[in-house]
Amino acid sequence: MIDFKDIIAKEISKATNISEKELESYIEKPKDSKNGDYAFPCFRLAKELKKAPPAIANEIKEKIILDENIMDKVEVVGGYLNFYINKKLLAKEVIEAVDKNEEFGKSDIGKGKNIVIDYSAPNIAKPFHIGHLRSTVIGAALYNIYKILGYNVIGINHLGDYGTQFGKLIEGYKLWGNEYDLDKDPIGELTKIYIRINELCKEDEKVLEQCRYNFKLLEDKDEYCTKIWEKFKELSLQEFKKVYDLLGSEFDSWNGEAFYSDKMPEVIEILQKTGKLQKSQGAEVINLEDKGIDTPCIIKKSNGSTTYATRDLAAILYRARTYDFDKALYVVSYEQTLHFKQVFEVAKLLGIDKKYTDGLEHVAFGMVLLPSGRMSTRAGNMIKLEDLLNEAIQRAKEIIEQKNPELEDKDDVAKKVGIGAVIFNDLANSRIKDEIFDWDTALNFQGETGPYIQYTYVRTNSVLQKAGDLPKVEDINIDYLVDEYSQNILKLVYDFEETLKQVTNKEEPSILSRYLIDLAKAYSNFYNENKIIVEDKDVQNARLYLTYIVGKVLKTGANLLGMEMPNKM
RNA sequence: CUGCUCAUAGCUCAGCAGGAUAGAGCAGUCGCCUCCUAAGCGACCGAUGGGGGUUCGAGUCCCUCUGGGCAGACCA
Repeated sequence: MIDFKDIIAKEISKATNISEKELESYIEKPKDSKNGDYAFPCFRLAKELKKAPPAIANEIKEKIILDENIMDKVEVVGGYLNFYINKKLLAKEVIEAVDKNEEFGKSDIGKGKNIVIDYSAPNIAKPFHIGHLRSTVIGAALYNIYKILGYNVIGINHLGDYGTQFGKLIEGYKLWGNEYDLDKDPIGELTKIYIRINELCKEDEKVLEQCRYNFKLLEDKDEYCTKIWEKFKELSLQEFKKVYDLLGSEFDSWNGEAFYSDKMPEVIEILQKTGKLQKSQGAEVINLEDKGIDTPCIIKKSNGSTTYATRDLAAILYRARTYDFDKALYVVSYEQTLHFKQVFEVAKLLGIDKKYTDGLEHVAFGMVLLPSGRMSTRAGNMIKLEDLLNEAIQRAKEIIEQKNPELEDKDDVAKKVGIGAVIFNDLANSRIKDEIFDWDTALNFQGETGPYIQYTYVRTNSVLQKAGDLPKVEDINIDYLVDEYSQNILKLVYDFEETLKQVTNKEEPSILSRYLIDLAKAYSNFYNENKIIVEDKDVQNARLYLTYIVGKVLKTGANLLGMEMPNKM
C-alpha cells in the first residue's frame, strides 16, 4: 500500500531542511478526523525560523506539491498543517491490498530473524490456576504476531520441573505417599502433600534441610528420587494438556528447567574463569552491586545444588547456540523482575555475543489477584484455570440457548465464545496492570469483549452469505466508499500491519485487542447506518466488499490473539 | 528501610515515545427490532491523587509528597 506518511514527509523535507526520518516522528494522526488524516505541527520550528507557527505552516503549504490524486487537500489550522488523503485512493489501495494478499497482514519484515518466546511455564505438581493464564495467552499472542510478520519464532514452555519444591514433594511422598490417591486426582493430591510438607518445614528446620538434600539427590541422578519426580511430571503434564487443549496452546519446545541439569556445569565453569564467582555465606554468588543491583545472584547454594538463576543462565547459553536468537522474550510476571535483572546482567559474563545479551527481554505482566488478595496454592484459595474455562463455556451455552436456540453446533460455538471471552479479557488491558479477578468481568459477553468481536465477525459472515457471491474487485465502484463510515473502516484496515508492528515494538498484545474493538465498532456503526443488500448493485458490491474486508481482518486479528471465530452464534 | 512499579469518570480501562475540545466499556436513566443476528446501535450522566519544575504546549518528561502493589541470598 502507498505510504501516505512517507509521501508527506518527503514533501515537507523538500520544503524545509529537516530530514525525512526526523519528520516521520513529528507527523501525527489527528484524533479528530476533522483535522485531517495526517498533521504536521509547526511549533517546534518557530524558534529556529523566528516566525509564528501559522506563518511557517503557510509557507510550507505553498512550497509543497501534492498530487490531487493522492491528497484531497492541505489546510493550515493554527500552527498545524493538516493533510487530507484522497478518499478514493485509500479505498482503492486497501481493496487491492486485501485482494492481493492471501493472508492480509502478513509480511516479511522479520525474515531471517529468530525470536525465542518463553511463556506459560507452569510449575509441575501445582494446580494450573488463573494466574497462569496471562503468561500463556500473552506469549501465544506474541508468538502468532511475530510469526505473521515473517519472524522465525520458537515458543518454549519452560516448565517449572526442578528445584527445591521437588525435594519437598519427594519428602512428603516418602512420608505419606500411601495416604493419598494420586491416580484419582493427581494434582489435587500432590497439592495436599505440598501444603502439608511446607507446614512441616516451617516447624522443623531439619525437614527443610532434608528436602533440599532430596533436590541435591535429584540433581545427582539418584534413582529413587528421579523415579518419583518422573511420575509427578507425567501426571502433571496430563492435567496441563487438558487446559492447553481448551486454549489451543502449542509449543515448539517443552524443555523445562530439568532439561538444563546437565548444562549447568559449563555455566559455572565459565563464571569461575571470569573470577567473578565468589564465596559468600557458604554459597557461590556473583556480586552485582557495581551494576546497581544490591542482591547478589546465587549460582550455587551452600549445599552445592543449583538455583533457577543457574538454570536460566544455562538456558540462555543453550538458546543462543541452538536458536541464534535476535530476541529472547520472557513472558513472566513482574514479581520476578529482580531475578531477570540479575540473570541478564550475569549473562554478559558468559562470553556470548552482545547480540544475544542485548536481545534478552523480560516481558513483565501484572498479577491476577482475588478480591480477597493474593492467590496461594498453600492457602488453597485459588481458582483453577480449567474451572474458569469450563464455566465460560457453560455460560456461553446458556446465552446461546436463550438467544439462538436453533443454532447448529451449539457446543462448538459455546466453546469458541466462552474461551474467546476469557482470552480477550486477559489481553484487553496493558499487561503491566494487575487484574482483580471477578467472574462477571472475566465472563462478560457484552461491550468491549471477545464475543463482541466474534459477533461482529458473524454479522459480516451472514451478510455475505445472504448476498451470495462476493463481487469481483474489478466490479467495485469506489465512489460508494467515500462516506464517513466506510472511510473510518478503510483507515483502520490500512493501519492493520502498522498495529501488528506496534505490538512487537512494545511486546503489547493489548494494542491489537483495542484495534479489533475499534474495527468492530466502526463496522457496527456502518452496519447500523447502511443497508448493505440493496437494489443498486454498485452500492451493494462496494458495501459487500467492505464487509468482506472487515470480516477478514477481524478473523485474522482475533486468531492472532488466540481466539477462534465461530461462523454463526 | 531500599529498589521497581502503578495512580485518568461510581467501577474496569484507552490516550500512538509531549500536540488541537482527555476517549471507550460496565453500572444507572431513556430511545431504537413488520428491515442483512438487539451478544447490536444511539442519547444522557460523569474524570487526569496533591504540590513544584522543563516546554510555545504536559494525562504523557523531571523532582517531591500521598496512597496501592511487587521485590529485596540459598522458593521458583
